[in-house]
Amino acid sequence: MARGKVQMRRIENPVHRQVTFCKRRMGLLKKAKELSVLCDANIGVIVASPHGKIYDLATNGNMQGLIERYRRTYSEMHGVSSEENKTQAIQEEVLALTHEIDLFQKGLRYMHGENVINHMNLGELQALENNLEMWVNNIRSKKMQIMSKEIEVLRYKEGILQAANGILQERIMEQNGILNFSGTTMVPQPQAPFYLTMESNCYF
Amino acid sequence: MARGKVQMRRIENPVHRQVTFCKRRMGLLKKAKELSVLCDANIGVIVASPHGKIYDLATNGNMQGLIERYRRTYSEMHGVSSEENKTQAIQEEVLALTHEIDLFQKGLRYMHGENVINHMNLGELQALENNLEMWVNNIRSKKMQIMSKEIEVLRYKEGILQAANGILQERIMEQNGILNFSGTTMVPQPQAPFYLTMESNCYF
DNA sequence: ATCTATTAATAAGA
DNA sequence: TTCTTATTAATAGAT
Repeated sequence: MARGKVQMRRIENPVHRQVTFCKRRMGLLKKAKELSVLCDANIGVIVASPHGKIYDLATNGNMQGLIERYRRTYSEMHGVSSEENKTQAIQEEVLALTHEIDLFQKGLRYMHGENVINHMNLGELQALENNLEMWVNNIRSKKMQIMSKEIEVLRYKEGILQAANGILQERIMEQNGILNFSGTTMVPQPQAPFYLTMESNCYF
Repeated sequence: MARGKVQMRRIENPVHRQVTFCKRRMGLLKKAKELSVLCDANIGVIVASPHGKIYDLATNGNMQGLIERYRRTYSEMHGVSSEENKTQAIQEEVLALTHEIDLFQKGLRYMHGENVINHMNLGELQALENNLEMWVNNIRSKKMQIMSKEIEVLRYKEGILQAANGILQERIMEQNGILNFSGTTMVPQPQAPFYLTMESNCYF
């Protein structure tokens, strides 16, 4: 909501993400408090950061009570008792986590170039291709960066060498002058200075 | 936040209060979703209206899991171990899985993110780029394979349709012949058969 | 619900 | 983290 609108997807830059997390978390909790005060509602917010840190707010200072209330409503909806519900919830969590791990393992296998490809459909392949393409592009821009720096250094060296070159030319001229005066045969001279550098190539 | 700022206290007018409750509740949940998406956080919100109605949001679709996580943190903070022995084993499993996921996440982020790239030299980057390029090519050829099969099927269908088309054309000719013999006006005929197919596009 | 004049939130940059 | 400021987003009040 400021200085350019933001796309609704995960912020890739970790610093930006952290800053935004901090700001928006505060904003969210503020909004929750306001709603609670203005409308006399009881609100609980639990925020789990990707690093596993938990932030929470319970407007009446009693999250447990609110959670119980939530559970009761939830149970009524599903006709399940609180206790079963809880065990079931944990088991579901285990299942979900297991699936998540499966995904990661699949992902890591991609990384090592195994033959997962053969079991993917067109859409998955397209998505994977796009990701890899992005990755390749990142690498290319990194390479560009490194090469640019290298080129800078080389240009600098080129300058120094050209200067040295000039000085050497002058000395040779001087020496020739002396030799000519002494009447010996003239040593053939190159028509151009000895350029120690060459045209820069285009790397990209 | 609009047409005059609002005092931070309970709205006395019940109608206004209800309207504001509805609007701000939506706003709060929207903000929660945004924070979740932007910052990769897991968020749960429980809103209890003064009339006892419960509204909730769990950005990962699993409030129970989030609540468990909250409880775990809460217990650790307060040194309270009130959890039932019954579920202890499962909870430990959850913890172990969570740690495992953390590891995978770190691994994948490491592979994907800027971290690795920034500490690689030009040669390593080149090698990585080549690998990825190969990978992308594999994916592309796999896609090609899939698409080729699709095209084969479509060609087959095209053949059938063309045959059917031919038969239909003949029938129309026959009918026209009959009509012409009976001396009625000639029905204008298209100069070419009704081709039911079109040129194949290049997919690649 | 829908419409806007305003206020609030916040992205980007220090 | 915290501040500032240019912009976008949320929403109070009216319809």
